[in-house]
Amino acid sequence: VAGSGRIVTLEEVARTSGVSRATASRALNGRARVSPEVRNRVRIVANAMGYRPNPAARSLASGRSGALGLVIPTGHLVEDPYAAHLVEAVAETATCHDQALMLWLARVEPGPVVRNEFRTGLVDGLVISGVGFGAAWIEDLIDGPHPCVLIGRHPTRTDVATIEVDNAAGAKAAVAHLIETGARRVAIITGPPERTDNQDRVQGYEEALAEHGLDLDDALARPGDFTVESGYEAMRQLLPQAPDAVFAANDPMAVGALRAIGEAGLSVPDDIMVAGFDDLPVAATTDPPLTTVRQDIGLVGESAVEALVRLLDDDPTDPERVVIPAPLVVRQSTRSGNGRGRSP
Amino acid sequence: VAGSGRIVTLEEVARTSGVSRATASRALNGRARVSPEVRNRVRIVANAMGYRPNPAARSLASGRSGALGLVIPTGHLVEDPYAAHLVEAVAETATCHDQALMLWLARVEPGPVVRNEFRTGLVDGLVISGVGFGAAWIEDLIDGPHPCVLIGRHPTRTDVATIEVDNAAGAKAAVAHLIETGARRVAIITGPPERTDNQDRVQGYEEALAEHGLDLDDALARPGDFTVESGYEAMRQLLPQAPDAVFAANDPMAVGALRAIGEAGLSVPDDIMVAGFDDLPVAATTDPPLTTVRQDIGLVGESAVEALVRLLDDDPTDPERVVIPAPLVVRQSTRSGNGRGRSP
DNA sequence: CTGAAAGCGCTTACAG
DNA sequence: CTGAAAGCGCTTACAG
Repeated sequence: VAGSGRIVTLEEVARTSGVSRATASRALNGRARVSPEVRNRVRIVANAMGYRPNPAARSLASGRSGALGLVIPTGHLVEDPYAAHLVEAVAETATCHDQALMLWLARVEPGPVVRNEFRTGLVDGLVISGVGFGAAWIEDLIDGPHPCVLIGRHPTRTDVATIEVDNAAGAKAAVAHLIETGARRVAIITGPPERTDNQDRVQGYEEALAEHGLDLDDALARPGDFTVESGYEAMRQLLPQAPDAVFAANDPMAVGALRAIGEAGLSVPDDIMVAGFDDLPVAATTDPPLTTVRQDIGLVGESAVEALVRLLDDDPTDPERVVIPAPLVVRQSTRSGNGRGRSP
Repeated sequence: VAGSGRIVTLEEVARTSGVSRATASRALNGRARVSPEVRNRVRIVANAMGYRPNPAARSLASGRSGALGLVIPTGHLVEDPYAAHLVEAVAETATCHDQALMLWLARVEPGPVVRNEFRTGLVDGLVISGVGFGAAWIEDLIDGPHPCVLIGRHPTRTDVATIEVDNAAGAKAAVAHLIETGARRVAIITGPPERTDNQDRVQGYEEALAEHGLDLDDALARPGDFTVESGYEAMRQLLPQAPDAVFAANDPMAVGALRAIGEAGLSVPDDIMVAGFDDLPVAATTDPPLTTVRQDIGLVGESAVEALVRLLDDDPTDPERVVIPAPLVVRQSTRSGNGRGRSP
């Protein structure tokens, strides 16, 4: 069918079909009305000649490139299942909408060309992961001319479309479960303080305590940074405080906590209950399996792309805010039942 | 500095700077010679006005878009560390070269728009992972107008730049190690027959046997499909043949084999030695840790991008073929030493 | 070193 | 339904 070397332009297709460039364009794009015979003729000719529209030209003329951008300022796809999952979901959904995906995935700050492709032209709109909120070049992107959908709550902007998981409610449910299962000294390992997902989870923890008439105790809170190691360290420092349960603001830190507790010769859940947040694959395979809050990353990515596509088609009505529920998944790292267990 | 809403064009920058569009373009791009004063003036003006070149226009005029495409027809980044690692390496290297990355990652076959972006215009060149060799739309891409770099040996084309790991040599080294450590009945679990990486590993196995004067035995070969489950199944069928070692054509299948052997109450490496291929992170954490052949995926991705950038800059000299060495990593799933062990 | 001009390949009001 | 024309925003020989 198609030849390999030669690049065929719309002009040539039009001439061969005996119509104008305008008509050929319409016949191929199918938006405006063209007579059926002409439409058919042009399509057959285009096919036979191996015509491929030049995306740059189309983009320049129409203002739409057909590509979406995904920005995740992280370098580690392999060790970061969250990022890997998000990329996967966004890529798949974009393909389903016949949109190409421009991926910006790097610890390295990009050079002028790349930065510009994302700010202008090459991409019609952007999905920006919350990991990078605050970095100057990310904020610059949000201010740029393209529609954006943010993943996660932005610390300051409320005027941008956002998809976020219900971190506060999820954390609150997890901590409530710990308390209702008998815990009274519920410790927390927090994540990076500037991250809003962490902030909201901490807030959920505090609310659950308050609603159950328990006081906040600074001695029962230790900061981590969302890594396994930091969870391990934090737990070691918490052990002397004799908590009977600990809520880690994400799963990797919960894994670290589990290890620290095991090394101290204590048992989970009998001596200390542990709950995490994320429901990463690892949560099902720890020993004991981890009670945690599920974050449906696939749904987050899908929703983000869909919100963006809507933004691109209909003019920005008002910025959407989608909140994805975060259900508690109870496994063996906490006791089930309610209130049985160690009673005070 | 920059305003948000208005989009500034080169035309406006030129007018404000009191020069022609051509000169402004030269001043900004820095290729051709422009007087230092003019260059400075234009740059300052452009900056102050918040000018961002329109990539589509630039691409249309210059024929270069500044974006590379990566094609991996797989849907699973999370469960496929190989793909995740490759994406990571390619993304990072592209960013270092100030090239944007268009990612095509999907089981779903893409629609006409996306397919076209990859065939023409929006992307300057392509890195194509071997996973998809054979699929019509992939071959179509290779035939397209853009320079391509293939990852892995293509079954038929030898005229395209290729980065590949030395599968045959790696497999041969692994099997030789099994034999030299005392094995005489060395079984193999093969991968998907159409995949060239599998073919080359099988070839390495056969060569090692031949060089050590051992005969091929069909009863000692079982097909798998690169998944853990298939490795498990294959091993169960091999067990009655009483092999004293097994080479799995990738790590996941080796993991499956390990499990089957364990369930049969046999011990690794004492009863059966096991070797894999890939050196995925999991290889270091199996019980016992897995002897395997290391595939440096990071280097593969980096080399691919660099070969592509070279192809883009210098006109296609002749297609490069880079072969990345694949060293054997000996762990506890095989015995070390040479020839001690079970002697016949 | 600089400018006028042509052109990259398409889309889209505007007339008919 | 169709065509002639303008235009999208840039780059790049070609003259000077």
